[in-house]
Amino acid sequence: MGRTGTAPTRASRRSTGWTQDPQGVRRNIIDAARAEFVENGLSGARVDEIAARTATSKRMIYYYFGDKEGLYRAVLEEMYERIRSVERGLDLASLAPEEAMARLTAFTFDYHAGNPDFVRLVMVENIHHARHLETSDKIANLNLSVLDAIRDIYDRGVAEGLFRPGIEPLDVHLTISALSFYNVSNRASIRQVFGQDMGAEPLLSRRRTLAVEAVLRLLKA
Amino acid sequence: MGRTGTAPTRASRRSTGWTQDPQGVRRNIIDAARAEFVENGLSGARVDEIAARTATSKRMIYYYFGDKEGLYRAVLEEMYERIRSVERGLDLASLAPEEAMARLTAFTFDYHAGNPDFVRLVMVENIHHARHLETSDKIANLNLSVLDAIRDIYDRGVAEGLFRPGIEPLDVHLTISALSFYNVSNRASIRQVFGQDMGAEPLLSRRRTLAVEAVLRLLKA
DNA sequence: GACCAATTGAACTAGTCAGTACATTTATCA
DNA sequence: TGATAAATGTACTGACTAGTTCAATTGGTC
Repeated sequence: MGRTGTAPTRASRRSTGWTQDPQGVRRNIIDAARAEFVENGLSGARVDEIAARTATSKRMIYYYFGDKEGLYRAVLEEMYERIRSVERGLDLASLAPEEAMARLTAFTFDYHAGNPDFVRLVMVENIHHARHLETSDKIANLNLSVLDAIRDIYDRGVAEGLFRPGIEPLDVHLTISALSFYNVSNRASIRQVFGQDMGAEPLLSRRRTLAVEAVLRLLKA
Repeated sequence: MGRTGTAPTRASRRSTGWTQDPQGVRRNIIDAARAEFVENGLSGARVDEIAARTATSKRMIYYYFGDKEGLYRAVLEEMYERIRSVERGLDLASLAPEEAMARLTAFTFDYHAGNPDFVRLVMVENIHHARHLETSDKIANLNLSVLDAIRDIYDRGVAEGLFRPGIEPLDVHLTISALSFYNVSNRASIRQVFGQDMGAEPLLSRRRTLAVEAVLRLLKA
């Protein structure tokens, strides 16, 4: 099987070289752990299985992350950090309100569709009542910035008479998220009950278009 | 703690009386199991814990359900059957299209909000790739009938010129479900990240209203 | 090249948990 | 009432699994 695609980051060490590359090992473990947690949840995941997916040993997992929950928390944080960096790529403030809202929705939809691992981890975390998000401060700021972006777009839209007033940014965000999340989170049961694969192409584009339309129509004056 | 509210169904036995009431025991076990599975997922649930929640013993669980998965499957089926019976209470065919669609959406929203156990079990099942739904034929028919109801309403709406044509019933259903499901399934992480409790009243009504509006506006010509 | 801290390997363990063995009770029916 | 089947209680076990022990190695520093 080989290692999970994480080339050791030789640079970014203290000052001199370092061939043992603990950062690479950490990273390698997190990647393996994410795969296992995504596949089997927190309780279902087996530390030995994670170790097997790794280029290193179980011993290292405990050395770097303390225990299973510590590893899980590290996986969660790494994932949220990744989103933050991707999200910065959007430049919504410079777009017309309608265009900006459409792009945000489409982006969110695509991100969910393209990263089912993220969706499944969030599901797992919610099953556990999000009690591992409690400890992480890294996460709160991130999502609040989404609300700021939405508020900016929405306020401009209202000012131009395009959007109707009186809607909360949080409601816009929840609507977008719901329409993006559900197809991915419930893909298995949808396939089982309706015989349709929401991850395959004809349906995917259709849902994407409808998601954007739903959000815009909900906001239009 | 006492038993979980399931009074033994004395009647409905073969022909004569029967004081041992195995039906009641079965039911009692299923109730206890649902609570445990909802709380901890399939892998996280402990059979001994389920037994402890029961008025009977672990021995009975294996006697009636074979193994842990068999019990889980029984809980799933019982839950879907319950929905089916509730769903029959709606009389949508006699309502005007717009009114019917609004009522269906509001009903679906309320059902999800009022039955978080259902939502969490569906999450659990999706984490496990819905592989336990495979065996159950009981479930397929049920949800397909929802599509029929939607198609009826939608077609009438299109015929009257109220709704725009070209939308699939499945898309309507997915939109309604997404907007109803997400608030409940992700309640914990939403509270953690935004500090808002989607289960509490001011927000709940707001989301309900917006869900209905979103669906209607999506369909309107 | 000796000393130190970071890093790693292999085997082990204590506890947990799904599932079982076996005996016993309860009701049915002839 | 006695034979038969359904239902149940107690105690146990074998496998699994998170986490550990203890020693060894590696690279850097002086």
